[in-house]
Amino acid sequence: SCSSPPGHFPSPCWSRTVLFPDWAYKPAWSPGSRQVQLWHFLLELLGRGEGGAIGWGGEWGEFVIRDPEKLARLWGERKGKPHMNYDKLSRALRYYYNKRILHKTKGKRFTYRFNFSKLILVNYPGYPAPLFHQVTSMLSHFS
DNA sequence: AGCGGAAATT
DNA sequence: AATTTCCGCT
Repeated sequence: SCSSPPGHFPSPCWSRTVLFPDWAYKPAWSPGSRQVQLWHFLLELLGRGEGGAIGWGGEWGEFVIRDPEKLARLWGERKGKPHMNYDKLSRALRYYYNKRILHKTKGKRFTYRFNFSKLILVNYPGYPAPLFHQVTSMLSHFS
């Protein structure tokens, strides 16, 4: 159940079982697909925990972008935007401030923080139905 | 580096 | 609506 069919985006097992609905992993041309959002993508990469372009920081929900231009390139690949860069990606992150999805950790370079309570309870697709315990297990993963 | 307005794009 | 693009300002 953790494999992805050919032509589909890779879906890491951890993310697939705990975090995202199926449509987040379908390519744009696939029936029933919806556009993946930036915060889905960030959590997907963070869930891999490989020490790649981004990783978790010290505080609860905090993450550090280790390689901003690499992250932008990966995001651009996912969205089919070959000219994506960190300047533009970071503007999208700043639009999350008013939505209460993210805020900036001031004084720490390339460091942001998820507002998990707002993110999960308000923005998670499918809320409030049967995903609650799955979300809870996701949160315990970070502590 | 980081912010946020403005307009364009999907 | 959620970015993407562009850019002047701090």
